Amino acid sequence: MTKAPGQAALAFSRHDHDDCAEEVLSRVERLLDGRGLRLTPVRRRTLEILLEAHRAMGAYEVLERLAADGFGKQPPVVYRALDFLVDQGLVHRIRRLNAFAACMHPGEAHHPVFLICRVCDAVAEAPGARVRTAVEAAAAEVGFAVERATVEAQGLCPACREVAA
Amino acid sequence: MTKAPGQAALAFSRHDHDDCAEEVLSRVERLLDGRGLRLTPVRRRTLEILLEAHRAMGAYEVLERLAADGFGKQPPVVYRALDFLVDQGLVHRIRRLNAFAACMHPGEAHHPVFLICRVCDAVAEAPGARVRTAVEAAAAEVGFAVERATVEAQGLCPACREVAA
DNA sequence: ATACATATGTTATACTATCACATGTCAAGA
DNA sequence: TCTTGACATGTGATAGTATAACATATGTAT
Repeated sequence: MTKAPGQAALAFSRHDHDDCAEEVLSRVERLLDGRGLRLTPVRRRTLEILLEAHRAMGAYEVLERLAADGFGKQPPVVYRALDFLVDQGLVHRIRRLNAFAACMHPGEAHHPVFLICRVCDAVAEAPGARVRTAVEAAAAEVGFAVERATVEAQGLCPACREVAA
Repeated sequence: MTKAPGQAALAFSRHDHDDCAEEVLSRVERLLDGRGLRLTPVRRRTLEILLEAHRAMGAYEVLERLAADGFGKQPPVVYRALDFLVDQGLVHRIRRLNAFAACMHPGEAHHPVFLICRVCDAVAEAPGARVRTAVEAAAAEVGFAVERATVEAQGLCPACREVAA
């Protein structure tokens, strides 16, 4: 990849990152506990890193930080943690960027649509209930049963739109 | 990747592949001509390979065939051809599979939704006009301007559904 | 204590994609 | 015709992403 994710915030509007990070983290603990799953140290730290960064990060970038914190420094360490978190719906995978971002609404039924700015690489998560319905309808026509859907839009974020204009 | 794309047909229903391949190819020639662009030998052969296979293929798999046909055998050869074809809307990129598939409706305004079977890796292209509208609506709420959208659903194709049941 | 499932760590390697640079091709204009 | 410039193709090298395979630990329940 040429472009680094840069400042790429996970939302286009300002807000207190520390706040939402802590709140999400405590929510996640209750959530996993209820499912009988463990938020082990690596998993917890991985999620924290993504929450703190508050933007989409590449797996190797996350791995560097894990290693700096005393965890293993080989790719499987981070990929396993990420896979777990993605499976549990706590982290989203942004395929267009080969990157990962903490989910801001864990536990809530939500079908996120990712809005990726082609200029600044910022990523925002928008509610996609309607989109999901439409995808299911399209699939039903050919007898396909949707389990998960990835929806990623590429375009211009509000800030870059203004600069362009 | 563990699974090979296998038989993965580009549609769940049967039809004459040779027929649609030829028809698409001639349509593409007219289309590019109108845009003042050239369907050079590598590009043409790349598209043919995808049309003949009639399924999603990895770039290196396409490259092998190009090399066998006397074209260059280094990755840039196939990636350049694929990038060109994707830009022109003649080939779709399936991000979940890191694969490419010939578009079956070149030139027609269409916003495809890809239905990917998690069991057999078959990929079908479904019409997604409604989905696109919904994505644009969701984006508009935060002032984001959508240029392109990737919509990929993972689930069970009709055949694998039956086996599972 | 034992046995089992789960989790972590390691080395090695596979797979996907791009960079940088040389060469070739073709059409427009001097 | 010759030159020029844009586009296209070819190459070796390398960057970036992800998984396989196997060893070791840790936890829980018998």
